[in-house]
Amino acid sequence: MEVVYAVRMSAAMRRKGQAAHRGRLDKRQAILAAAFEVFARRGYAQAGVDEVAAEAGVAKATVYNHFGDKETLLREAIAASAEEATAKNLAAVERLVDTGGDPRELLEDVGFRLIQCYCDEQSWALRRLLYAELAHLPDLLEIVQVHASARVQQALADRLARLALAGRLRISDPDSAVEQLSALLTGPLEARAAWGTRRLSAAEMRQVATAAVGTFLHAFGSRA
Amino acid sequence: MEVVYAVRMSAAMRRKGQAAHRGRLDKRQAILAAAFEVFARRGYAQAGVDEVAAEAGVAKATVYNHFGDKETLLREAIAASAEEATAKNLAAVERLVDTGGDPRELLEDVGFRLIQCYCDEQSWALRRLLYAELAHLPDLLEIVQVHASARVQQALADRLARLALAGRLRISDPDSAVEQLSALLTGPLEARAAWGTRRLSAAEMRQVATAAVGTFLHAFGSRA
DNA sequence: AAAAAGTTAGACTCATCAGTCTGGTTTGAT
DNA sequence: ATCAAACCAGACTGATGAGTCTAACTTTTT
Repeated sequence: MEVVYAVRMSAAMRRKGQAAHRGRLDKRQAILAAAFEVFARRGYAQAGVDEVAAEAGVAKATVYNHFGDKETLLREAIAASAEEATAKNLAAVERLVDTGGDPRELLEDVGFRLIQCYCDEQSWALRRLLYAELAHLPDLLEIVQVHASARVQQALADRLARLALAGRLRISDPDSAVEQLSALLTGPLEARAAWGTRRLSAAEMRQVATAAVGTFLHAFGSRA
Repeated sequence: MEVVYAVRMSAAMRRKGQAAHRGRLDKRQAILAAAFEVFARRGYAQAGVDEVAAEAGVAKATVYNHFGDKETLLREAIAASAEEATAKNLAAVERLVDTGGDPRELLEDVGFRLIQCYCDEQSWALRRLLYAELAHLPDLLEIVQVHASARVQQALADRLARLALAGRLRISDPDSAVEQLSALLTGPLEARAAWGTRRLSAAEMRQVATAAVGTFLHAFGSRA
């Protein structure tokens, strides 16, 4: 069986600028996935490391070999999940390019996709975990904010700026416009999805997207 | 020392339609306040009942006499805090009356007050607690949503409807308008206040309020 | 083939903490 | 004045769970 070790490849990996880890990579990833799952389901304090190990199909000692302690495990699990979520968000934002069509349709499409990301089960779980342990581990916020949401906001602002430059929108401050747009997109979801405990239909997500874009275009549309 | 007992006044209180509780009311309230404080500071699982008792200046047995177990204590503490927060929010909404002046100024004033409520330390703590224990105790959400935020939204929708009827706003669906307005007011706060870990200046709150009302009036102002 | 690192199952330690109990004191009702 | 309920301090129980350890087994390196 072909197995990749991280530590033994550390020289090669460091050359690529990647961090070196202890243990086998496949185990590491299984543990991270299981940890996020269990922490999300039961909460950090209620979750047992034994439980995580069982769900990952791994011995408890292996978990400790990889991550040292429970808190580190939480951090890494959250960071990994945030990275995943960010990738999906960025993919949605990348569709925001001026193809000459109606900017309303374009924004509604991208808005809908962003809402889908936001309403992903894992995405809700991530925010819940983050919120829950914020008082406890304040540095978590910085990791996620700098490493995830700020990047998405930045990308979105860039795209809006280009649309504005092309005369499709009337925006003076792209950052402020993004702030308003994402508030309009995500704000209504909190209550409607009952903070992640209720599933939204695609129709309802579309409805939120069109309402958000409608209001946004009243304020920032070029024919406003 | 004059002390009010709930149980001994149960006949009188039932006549007034109020729930009867075990134990002395002053102790009960001290415990609730301390419990919220401690739960907010350390998280539900990390908080010890001994700690709550100490902070309330009360024996542990008294806590159990009043609330039976830790989970009930959390529920009641959250409910009490939500009730408090709701009262403040409703007071802000009540200022939304058409006095003949500029509706923009009016909305900005009320928006600013709502933002102040939202940014209150206790308010952030309440949302954190709620978010944290949501997976664990899903019924909490219903309590707070029905008993608190829905009431505020309802009141706000009523006021907006009156302004629309008076021709100061152009609103077809007040509920949808409230959804958008509160998204615009609160959405930007999450990131700016770093989910309650950073204090906002009054100036920054004002800025968010004017931006929100600006966008809102583009969409729903009578001269839009 | 031997060494080195990783993994495994499960036993084990040790601290923490919810909830109970006891025995005695304070407080308000009657 | 008397009684019952509420209170107190503090000891106690029992469960839970983080982190360690051992001894055998597997995989990769050399």
